[in-house]
Amino acid sequence: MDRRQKKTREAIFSAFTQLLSEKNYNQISVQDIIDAADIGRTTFYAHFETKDFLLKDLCEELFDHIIDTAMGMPKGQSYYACDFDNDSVFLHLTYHLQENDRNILELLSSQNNDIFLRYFKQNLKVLVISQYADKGVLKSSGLPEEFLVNHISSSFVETVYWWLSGKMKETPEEITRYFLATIEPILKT
Amino acid sequence: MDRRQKKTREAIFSAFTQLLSEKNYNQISVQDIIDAADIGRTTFYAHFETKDFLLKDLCEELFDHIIDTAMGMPKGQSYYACDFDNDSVFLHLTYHLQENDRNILELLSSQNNDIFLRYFKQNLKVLVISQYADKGVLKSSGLPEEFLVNHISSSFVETVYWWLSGKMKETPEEITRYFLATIEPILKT
DNA sequence: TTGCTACAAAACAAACTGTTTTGTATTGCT
DNA sequence: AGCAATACAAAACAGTTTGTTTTGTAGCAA
Repeated sequence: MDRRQKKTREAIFSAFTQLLSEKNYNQISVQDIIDAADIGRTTFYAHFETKDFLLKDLCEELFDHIIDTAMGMPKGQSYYACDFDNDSVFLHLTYHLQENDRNILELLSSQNNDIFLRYFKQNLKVLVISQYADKGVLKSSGLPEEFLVNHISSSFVETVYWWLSGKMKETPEEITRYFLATIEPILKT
Repeated sequence: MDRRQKKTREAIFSAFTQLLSEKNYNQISVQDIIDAADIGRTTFYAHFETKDFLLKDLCEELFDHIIDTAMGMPKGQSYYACDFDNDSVFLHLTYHLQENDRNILELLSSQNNDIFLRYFKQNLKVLVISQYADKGVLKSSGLPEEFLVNHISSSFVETVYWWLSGKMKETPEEITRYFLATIEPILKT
């Protein structure tokens, strides 16, 4: 890919992220983004059809990345000293979030975090399925599997949201423990 | 309140609800609402400062109403034949939703249901606290009370969301059972 | 170097926003 | 019944945003 393309794409993402931390998505105009990214009007529209598509692309990059690294982790690329058991993926995710990679925290705690939490949850489902589904755990509870996957993903996302809202006073270990405490009793019935 | 006021306010809410079921919040212009509600431009701005305020007011009316009726229910105004135990409030809520009072279903399953689910969750917290807090149940789990309240509210909202996404194939009783199955194991530790 | 591509600048029509002005119809009250 | 208040409509407004087009420049890769 052309260096120029990557550069402006990054400039747009960066400006957009910055703006999102300042004001509401609805109140951000394409003009604002253009000004902040310091690019030409035509250039923006050459990259993104509309503001909504920009958001979509940003989310995809963001969550594809965070989930992918989390799913790749149990194989040994861990940066942290922590025991990886079956639920380690979640612990790793919280660590990864705490790092604030790509300013994801700014987005997740922005005024419009709804959007990002939604994407987060959607991508999480794949991870949840790969964690639990093939182990037969989901079938023992007497609840529909889809429902459980949805519940587990939602619970993790909402836990993260609660963590952020409270300024992340807890450690990744604590938060992961909270989360697992809400999930494990259901699966162990 | 002036009949005319109530009438136009209702016309605006109605048009807005209709539009929300058709397209995204961001894609709805004030002009669209004005046209759909068949009112004068000045009239809209006399009622609502901006589109965002309209949304806020609509949500408040909606969820204040639904939560209030749910909280008032255990005292005997039930329209349905069902046993009310401690968790009956949730069962009643699902019944109430199924009725589709004030087209709340259209909104909760619209493209922008994020917004409404958020409001729903916020208002639910009060109800959750009144259901569980003073019974000491929340303290026995070893988890922070705020966290649990958030978790329970989230779980209910996400359950409802899952229910709607699947076209409400389950009965209110089933869905409530699903929900309680995710919550009760935590509280009974 | 040459051709291709990304970008900038400016101008454009169309639409939307929020306000103001002027005038009409309803309403609540006496 | 009649009066004053007020809710509303219509039109015009300046300002902004949107997405496109046109023209020209600079960077890139082969």
